[in-house]
Amino acid sequence: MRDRQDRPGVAARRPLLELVLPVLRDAIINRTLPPGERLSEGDICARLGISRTPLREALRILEIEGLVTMAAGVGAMVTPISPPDLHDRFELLAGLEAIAAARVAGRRDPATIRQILAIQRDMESASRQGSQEDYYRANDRFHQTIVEAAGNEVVLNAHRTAMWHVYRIRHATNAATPLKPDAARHHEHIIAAVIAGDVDGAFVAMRRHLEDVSDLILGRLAAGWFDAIDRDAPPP
Amino acid sequence: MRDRQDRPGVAARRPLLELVLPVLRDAIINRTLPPGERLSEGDICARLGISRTPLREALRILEIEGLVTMAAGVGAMVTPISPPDLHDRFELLAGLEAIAAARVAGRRDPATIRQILAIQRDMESASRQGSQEDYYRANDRFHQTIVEAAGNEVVLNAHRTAMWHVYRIRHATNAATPLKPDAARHHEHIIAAVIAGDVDGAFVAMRRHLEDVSDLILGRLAAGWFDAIDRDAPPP
DNA sequence: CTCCACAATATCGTATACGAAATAAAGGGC
DNA sequence: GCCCTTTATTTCGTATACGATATTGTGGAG
Repeated sequence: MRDRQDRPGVAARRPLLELVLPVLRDAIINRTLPPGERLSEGDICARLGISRTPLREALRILEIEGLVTMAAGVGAMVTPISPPDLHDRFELLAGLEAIAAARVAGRRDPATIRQILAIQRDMESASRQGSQEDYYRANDRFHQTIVEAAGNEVVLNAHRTAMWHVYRIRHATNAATPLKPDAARHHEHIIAAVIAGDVDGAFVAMRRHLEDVSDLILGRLAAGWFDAIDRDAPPP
Repeated sequence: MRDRQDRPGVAARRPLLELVLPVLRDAIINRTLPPGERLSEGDICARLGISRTPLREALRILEIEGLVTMAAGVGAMVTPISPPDLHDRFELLAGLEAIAAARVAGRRDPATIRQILAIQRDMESASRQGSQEDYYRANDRFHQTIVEAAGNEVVLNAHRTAMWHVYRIRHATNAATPLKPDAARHHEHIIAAVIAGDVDGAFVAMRRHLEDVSDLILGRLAAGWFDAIDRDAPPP
């Protein structure tokens, strides 16, 4: 056997599933396909120009990820926003990031620590300047960096999936959220534990931090009940 | 093309996917379909009496679960045993059960605590009598009970999936594993923290316990490298 | 004897077709 | 006028067909 799929010029034949899945997923996350939206297979096939076979595989995967809900014989819909479900997903997230933090603390890799410290400085800088956008971006990087640095592919995948659900309600969380000094203090604890190689300390600190974040976001979601009536007729 | 579901008495209108998926999954877990086995769609369809459409959906799901590996244009195979991958899954498991333990500790539900204490007594009893079988069964119940008592559907699902991978190498772990008194002591720490409502304590104790279990099982797997050569030709 | 090229075969990816069930709609009974 | 029943239409679940690609087997050259 010679060149398998690395033939020059000709792009390796990619299954339509891999092309369609990100498109649908992104549409659900950015609410182009809003929560509760009914997903007619025929419609989407026509829209995307594919047949039902690869589409159904994509829907099955999205169902496992929790972004789509399928009822046998009835069809698929974008999973509605559910605060209890989100609470569970935040709890999972806490476990995942805590494990990652523990692993990072166990390693004490200098490059990783430098990276985290730099992000921390960015957050402080953004906080001083009151730049919400930069602050949230750096915050995201903080968590993402730790999970990636843990080097656990399985945890990373689970984390990515959980985050999709967070992204879907982000519009209700970032908008007008005051910069909480708590987050910065929590991050300091986590960083201190990581630098000290305190595995349990990092593990616990990360869980507590995520618990706080969860309470904050879910509280905000409940206060605004943004999504609960998304598909209902708005009052005059 | 054969008799579909027109026979009375058989489950009336369930999607074939839901029927086929557990069959394949069980076969993979109990090694009827051994690691590395190539999964020809035609063969399995003929064997199960279904067409390729529902089978492919099942294979996609199994791929997400990590039990099947699919290469585009090549086909599917039972995911080979990989100690590094198992290590990652154990780490995930530690995060999941730690979160569950923390939640259970936060609740301090009397019924749950009674249940856990009863299981603990069973384990001690089995240990004294040297009944390995009973010991492992009670140990399983200990962990399962905590995860279920946490009441987090998302964590429970992730835990179930992770455990499938553990079950698949169980033959290499339970066989001739001496009863470790460490496990009992660890369990005591976890239980004490749960009863005391010590959320962080339960969280940390469970992670440490799982880390130990992981080391034990992976060490045993490495020592025997049971699966690494499963599909290779034995030397003459 | 080994290795490479080429043909034959098997298998995959996708599209399409058809029967069955659920939802929507229309009509009649109360 | 309202509700229940019955019919019609849409949509799903599964099977099958077809083109494309990887794998395997065979023959010949070095």
